[in-house]
Parts: sequence; structure tokens; C-alpha cells
Amino acid sequence: MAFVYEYARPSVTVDCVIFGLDDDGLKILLIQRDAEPFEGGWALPGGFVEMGESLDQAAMRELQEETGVHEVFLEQLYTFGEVNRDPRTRVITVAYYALVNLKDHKVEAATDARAAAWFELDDLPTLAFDHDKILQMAQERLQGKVRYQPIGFELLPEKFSLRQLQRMYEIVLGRSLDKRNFRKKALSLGVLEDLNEVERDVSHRAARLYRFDREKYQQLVKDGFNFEL
Amino acid sequence: MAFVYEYARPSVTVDCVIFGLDDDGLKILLIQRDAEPFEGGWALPGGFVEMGESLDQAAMRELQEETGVHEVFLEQLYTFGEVNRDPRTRVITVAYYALVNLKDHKVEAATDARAAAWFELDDLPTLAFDHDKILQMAQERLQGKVRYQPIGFELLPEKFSLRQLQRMYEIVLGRSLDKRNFRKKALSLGVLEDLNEVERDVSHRAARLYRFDREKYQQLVKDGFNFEL
DNA sequence: ACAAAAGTGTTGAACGTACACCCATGC
DNA sequence: GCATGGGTGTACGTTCAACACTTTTGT
Repeated sequence: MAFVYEYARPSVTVDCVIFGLDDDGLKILLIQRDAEPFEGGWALPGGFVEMGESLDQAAMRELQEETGVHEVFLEQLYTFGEVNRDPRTRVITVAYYALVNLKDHKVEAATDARAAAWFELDDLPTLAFDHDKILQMAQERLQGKVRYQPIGFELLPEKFSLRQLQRMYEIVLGRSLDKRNFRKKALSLGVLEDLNEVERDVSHRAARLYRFDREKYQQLVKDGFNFEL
Repeated sequence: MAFVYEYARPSVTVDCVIFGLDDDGLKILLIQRDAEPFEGGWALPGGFVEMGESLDQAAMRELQEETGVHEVFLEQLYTFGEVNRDPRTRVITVAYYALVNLKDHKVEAATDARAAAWFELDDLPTLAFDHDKILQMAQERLQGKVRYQPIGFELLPEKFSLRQLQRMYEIVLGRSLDKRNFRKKALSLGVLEDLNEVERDVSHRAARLYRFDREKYQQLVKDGFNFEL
């Protein structure tokens, strides 16, 4: 198409910061690059946006290709467009972040040829390109958003105990919370469905299990309610 | 450069939602298109990202070209990449929003050939492309952010009265606020510098003037303080 | 019986909300 | 003197923060 401009134009990619939570804490998925630049280095999974797909679709496709997961929380983070962020040529990347729980979804670290691995957030290798900046912004977004939007549930299995919920908040926010106050607040929001079930195979008193009630949440939002903490 | 990919690639533009506040309320700046598609229609100011400039730089440049302003608040909003959002070809646009006050800066509606005009937010023409969607998201972002970040000051002149400050919040948030509570809260934050000056040329008792103290704000943030309303 | 985590209430402080009148100034 | 907006305080209810012990269950 000649209508627009015939000048050189930037390439556009998507990159995904994939957060996963398990018993060890919060992790992110990195892939090992098999080509220059940064060959052998670790980077966020990502790739070029194709002409026939939207940005969201491109991010979902990459996520699927790299991890095998689908139907997970995925949201655009920010677009990075510094001129020299890629040493080869001009590349603008639209960054996304995803939240998955590592228990429910059996996340395949990689379905394509490249090595991939989960890294603890406090034990990361050096990242390629400006991916450390992207990761940092993703962490800030997650910390900021988890407090006023019910996205934290995406990091937990479908059924969870209040202890697990609290632990998730403590890990994401990076500080400890008071148990009694947390339970009071969490239950008072009215979006936790008591499943009348308890944990199994634990070597101590079993905790009640809850589920996040999406419909109730939507209803409350419609009535002008504000989720917080 | 042949390193990356030789396939067709999307074009990348920036578009700016420019909010301006004056006595009539909150307005945005639109330009009238002088080419197909949507020739003669109103659209957000914007243009192609050049190879030698970052996204922020591209947005600043467009802003300058369209309005003559510089040194204003400008922040990335979201990137829109639906496949058919531009009927000609694949165009991904990185949207920004800017906040200016229409008193301090004498905003030139346009320095290039195209017509441009300020529109009241509740009296807008139909917009080209998906610009109504972009505008809507910008409004939501502004409403959400003004409450926990001191960006509202960007819509006011350097020196302002508490009444002006309250009016700005009322306009942005779309609801009225209690005068005494607002003043108490605003002053208690400790980021308003009392200039020991009063309004001039008003036909009633003159109000004290204040200035937003950026340094004090930075200091408080460093000490772990949270701006809110 | 002991280890481990589940579960539960109260109090004081801080904050948000609702509300009405007098004051200063310009015309 | 009147119209316009400037400026101020209090009381109540709600929410947040701090804090420790008993119960249940598995080993």
C-alpha cells in the first residue's frame, strides 16, 4: 500500500512479562536467546507482530507458543520505543504482562526449541535489551493494581484458602499483613464464595476453601462499589 | 537493515489527547483532516513516528507542531493496534495524553495549515478512526489518576486559588465536592505553597493564591507519603 | 502430647462526611 | 446595601491498626 509513507519504518514486537506464583514465591518466565544479539542471554518471551493480528492477539499467541497456557490474565503494560533499545535496528515493543498460577495450569516452560525457565524475582540473570526496565515497570504495575483491582486471584488456583490469599498479597506487595485484619477485610468485600470445603492432605488443621466470585464482583462494581486491598 | 524481518510491517503513529482547562470547562484539541480517509473530519492530532526519535519525542514534536506548547505534562496512554483501525493499511498508534492550562500558555490552535479547534468534552463532533475510543480511555485515565497523583495542577495556572483547584477536581471527576472538607484536605497535604498573594480584578473578595510545591512533593514521596485527592 | 496452622474480637486513633454561618470586597 | 464568593469548625460514623489466645487436626 503506497498511501501512507514509503519511508523506512520501525519494526513492532510484543514482549510478555509472565508472572507465576507457587509455593516458592513469585517467578517470571524467561527464554534463552538462540540468536544475536545477546545470544545465549535471557530475555522476555516475545516476537514480531504480524500484519493480520492485533497487539492483544500477538501477545496471546506468543504466550501460547512460549508457555502453552491460554485463557490467562493478559494486559498491555506500556510501549517502549527508545531509538536504540535494539542494537540491530529500530524496534518498538509493546509490552504485556500476564498472571498465571503454576498449580492449575501445568505451564510448559517452552513448546518451541528455545530453552526457557522460571526465575525467582530476586534471583534474576542479566536481561537482554531493555528488558530489565520492562520487568521493573511490570512489577510496579502489578503492585499498584493488585490493591484496587481483583487481579491477584489470577495468581492463585481456583480454590484457595485465606492463608494463600494473604500470602499472595504479601508476596506481591513485599510486606507482611496482619492476619485478623486481612481476613476481616477480605471477607467483608463480599466477593469470596465459601465453598464449604477444606484443604486435603495437609499435616495440620485444614483451612476452608474459597473461590473468587466474578459475577458478584461485576454486580458490586455496577452498583458503584470499590474493591480495595 | 536486513537483520530483522523483510516482511511487510505496520506503520507506527502517535496520537495526542490534549486536555485544556479554562473558565468554560475541560476541552480537547482536535484537528480537521485535510486528506482521505475521513477528509474534513475531526481527529486527534498525531503523525508518524520517525526513525530517529523515540515515542515520547514523537509525541512532543506533534504536540509542539499542532499547538505551539512545550514543557507540558505528557504521558503515554495506551497503544492501539486493531488490524483494521485504519482503513488504508495497518497502523499501530501509540496514544498519549497531555494536560495544559489555557491561561498560562497561549495555545496556538495550529501552526501548520490544518484547521484546529478546542471542543467542549460534552459537545464533540464524530471522530475519525477509533479516536473516540482513545479519547474515552484518556478521560478514564485522567479521572483515575488525578486522585492519587498531583497531575491536576498541570491544568491550572502557576498561581491558583483553592476555589480554582476545587473546580478543577469537580470538573475532572464529574461530581461536586464539599468546600470545607476539600480545603482542609488540600491544605493538610502540605504541598501547597501559600504565596501571600491574592487575586486581582475580581468583583468580590479576593482569594489567596497558592502554588504547587513540586520539591516538597518529591520530598514527601521519598518519605513514603501518599498523595490522595 | 506436640507441632502447625486455623480461626476469632476489642479498643483507640485517624480519617471522611455532613453541615451553616459570618466576612471581605467591588459595584 | 447588596451580591458574590472567601473563609472557617464541630460532631458523628466509619475505617484502619495494633494486638494474643484458643481450637483443630495430623503425626
